[in-house]
Amino acid sequence: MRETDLPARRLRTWIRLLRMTRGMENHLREYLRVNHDTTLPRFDVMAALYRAKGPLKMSDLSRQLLVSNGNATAVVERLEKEGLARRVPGEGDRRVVLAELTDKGRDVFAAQAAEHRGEVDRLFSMLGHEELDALRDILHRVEEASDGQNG
Amino acid sequence: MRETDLPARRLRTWIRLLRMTRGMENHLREYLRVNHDTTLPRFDVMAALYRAKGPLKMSDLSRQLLVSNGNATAVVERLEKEGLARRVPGEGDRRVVLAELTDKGRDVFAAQAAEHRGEVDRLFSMLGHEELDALRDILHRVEEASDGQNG
DNA sequence: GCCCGATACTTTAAGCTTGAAATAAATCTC
DNA sequence: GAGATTTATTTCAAGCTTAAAGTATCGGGC
Repeated sequence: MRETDLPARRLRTWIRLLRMTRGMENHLREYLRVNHDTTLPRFDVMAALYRAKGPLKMSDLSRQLLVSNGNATAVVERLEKEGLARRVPGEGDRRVVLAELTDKGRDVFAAQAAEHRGEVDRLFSMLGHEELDALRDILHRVEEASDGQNG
Repeated sequence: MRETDLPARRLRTWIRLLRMTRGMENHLREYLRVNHDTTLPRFDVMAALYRAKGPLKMSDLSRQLLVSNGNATAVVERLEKEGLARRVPGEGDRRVVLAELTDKGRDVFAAQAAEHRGEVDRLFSMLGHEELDALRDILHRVEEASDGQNG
């Protein structure tokens, strides 16, 4: 019978989901490495800074990416060394540090992002509006529930 | 209009999916750390060895977990140091190394897994059979397509 | 104005992860 | 059956990541 117990199905689904995202990440990591000589974490940080369209607090950066604060420091530091990002002290609050892309960083990222997007599109080419709708609903449910736990 | 172009939707979906799995992973990592003094990679390796119900080739281990071969070596080495796993030379082929859980490892993992499963069940408690069906279909599509690319 | 807890960030140590080089053994080809 | 190629694993260097400890600043209560 099809009605296996829910806990078992949930666990199996989680494992498969994790495997799928790991596979996609591996693919994208390889792609970025070969074609753009960069890494996934660097790309993620640059994406966050690019989207922000302006200086972003270090704490907001790590919160957005769901990584530790020390991690954000480390990756931004490396980007800074390569001239792709820059850190500036916050205006009012002297504890705050803001990060932003340099002009070079914006150019580099724009090129990477265009191809990255194409790659994601290719990897998800079998998903049409219908499947994306279903996924949107599922993600929405999960997010709502986890919001309820924290906030 | 609702019919945004597919590439954009696919990218946004991928980003949200990644965020969701990262959030879940962070939660489970914290859970394993606090309640079982272990880590996600150790847990994953032990899970693979547990499921195998017998010695597993190092190469099969890394292939299953989608991690590099060097990574599998490192994690198994740490488990070995803690008396949770063991490595034995392969029978026929003398290049092969097999990994398996010790009795202690099986006991420890069984306890961890039971609670881990409960935690996943809780995190996915908002997903019933209907949503799991939808996810199963979507994962199936993605896996089929990526199989076609490699194998 | 001073202490005290909270907040923003960095530093550090340990562990994780990768890609590439190294080692060793099997297999193929002649 | 010797030499070349492939396969299984480990080692290595560099980078990533976390949790915890450290530094500096802020803001409130007195």
